Amino acid sequence: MSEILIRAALEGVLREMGVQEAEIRLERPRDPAHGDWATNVALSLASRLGRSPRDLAEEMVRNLDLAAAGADRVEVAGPGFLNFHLSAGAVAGILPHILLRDQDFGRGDQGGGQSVMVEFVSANPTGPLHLGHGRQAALGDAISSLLEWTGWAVHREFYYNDTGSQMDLLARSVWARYQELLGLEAEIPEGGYQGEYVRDLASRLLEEVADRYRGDSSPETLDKMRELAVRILREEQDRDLEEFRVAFDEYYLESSLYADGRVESTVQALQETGFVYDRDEALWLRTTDFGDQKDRVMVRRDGTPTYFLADVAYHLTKWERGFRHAINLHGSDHHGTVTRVRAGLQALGLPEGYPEYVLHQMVTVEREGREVRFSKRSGSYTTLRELCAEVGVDVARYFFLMRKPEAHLVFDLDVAMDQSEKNPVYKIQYAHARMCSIFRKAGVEEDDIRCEGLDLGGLSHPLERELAKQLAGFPEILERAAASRAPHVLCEFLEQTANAVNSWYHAGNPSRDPELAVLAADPGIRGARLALARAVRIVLRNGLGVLGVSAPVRMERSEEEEHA
RNA sequence: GCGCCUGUAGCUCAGCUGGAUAGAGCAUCGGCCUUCUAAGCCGAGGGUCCCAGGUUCGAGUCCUGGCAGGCGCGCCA
Repeated sequence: MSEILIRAALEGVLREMGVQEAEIRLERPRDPAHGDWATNVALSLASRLGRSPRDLAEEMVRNLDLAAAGADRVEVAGPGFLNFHLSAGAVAGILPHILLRDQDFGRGDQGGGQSVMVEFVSANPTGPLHLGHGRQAALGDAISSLLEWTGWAVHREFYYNDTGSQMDLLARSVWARYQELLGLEAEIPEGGYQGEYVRDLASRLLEEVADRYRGDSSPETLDKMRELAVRILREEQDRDLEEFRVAFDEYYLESSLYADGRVESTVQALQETGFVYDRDEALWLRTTDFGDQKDRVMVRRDGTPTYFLADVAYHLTKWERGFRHAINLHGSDHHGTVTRVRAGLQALGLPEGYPEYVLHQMVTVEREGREVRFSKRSGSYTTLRELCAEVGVDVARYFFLMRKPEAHLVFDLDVAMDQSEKNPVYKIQYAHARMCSIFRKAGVEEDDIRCEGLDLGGLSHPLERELAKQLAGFPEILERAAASRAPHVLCEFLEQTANAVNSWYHAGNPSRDPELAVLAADPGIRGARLALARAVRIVLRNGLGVLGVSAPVRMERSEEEEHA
């Protein structure tokens, strides 16, 4: 709002001074003494115009239309910055806009309605989801939402790697536990699955087929074991994801690529490109032509296709299904696949850099300063389900999102389980609930709070100005977070917003300064503050919604703490 | 050895396309509760931004070279 007015005023001044093209960058100074908005445009133009920055800045100030820019005053500072101090009315000018847009405040159209596929989780159906999957589920879903909020048509997809040696290991692990239940000696194969859930799968199998496969390790039996294990584990993963509030538009099965001949047609297409050669009886793709460190095998000596080939076939379907933009989320241990998959696709004529990757580091859990180890293959790992049971879905999702994806995540259980405002999730939710509480106390319906007829210029206290400015920055934050695929930017914003809200709210506590209470005696200021409170509620609710975190209208105090 | 990621306060981390005195939370210390819910509030201390060069009016941010940690380098997925 105010930013647009200032920009227009600056452009006007520069035009008068004969400067046609200038990139005007406005920023919000950290130091309040530097005003509400600042620009370095005089510094960046100085050398081009052969003048001193301060000189230039001073001339600009003399010619500037203050009122049109919504500013009370403009100062030249430091080496030649222009600092704009806005009028209270200009700062609060964002409020009518926020209230009008309501659920849609923050939405943008940067994507222009283009479609984009976001692939995430993509766990093998070989066990329950662990915390790495949880982080990826939270990230993928939040990035998808950010894209939706910035004008993209998002398709959320889960790729099931339901083929290959891991599946065989799973089947043989289940087989071993099944034989054990029948009192026979059997061992989990090397590198097999040791987890408790494998025993559960065996028990389920026993219920269904009794001892029909006693001592029988024929391929048909192992197929049966695999089938059952995959079915049950997929159901379990689906249920976990549903409870984690993540929904997919499509589940794509790796096995279907074999069934419908796509793997075969892809290898044929690649063979026509000239990037393919035979060596040691295997079929290779010259991925080094596209920056890979070494060439890759597509078809093994025994004639079976590699995972790599299926991966290329799979990503080709994304392009063929019309997705000109595709984002893949993977653990950073998969970064080796990035170049080779892109290489395969480039060989087929797809553009460089397709698909885009967001790689995230692993999660470790700490409790009382001690690391809690978990490892999928060893079988003693913390599952997403267990974590959610402990801290709740809201906290789990937020904690997974609050750090940038490429940084290792330490999940601090002590903070996560704290229900005070030390926990950032609760801090934000409290701020939201407080606004709702004020509406109840005031006896007004939220939707009836409007800006018409109010003097928003009454919101002149520094805490109110800060808060209104903070709220105004929400759309830009969403845009930035979406463009950089970085939900943590939004977390940071919401936490800052909650800080500003809570400072403002507490300043009006009767024990401190009742004059600053939202529900002040004066009807004019009371109305303006209610409008600000509603705007706060809108921004926090929309922001939490993007992250998939709930925005409660009241916070329930648990029994034990009630009596504490 | 090669490649990717990370290195900022005691701890966990922000820092947008290079901008003014590097920020937050936790922890520590000091002050404060019969509350628009004190599950909190106000304030203070705390930094060679891993190191060394370079580009720039200006570098935590960009470039080069190191150091440290994580991950990857299968005819596994």
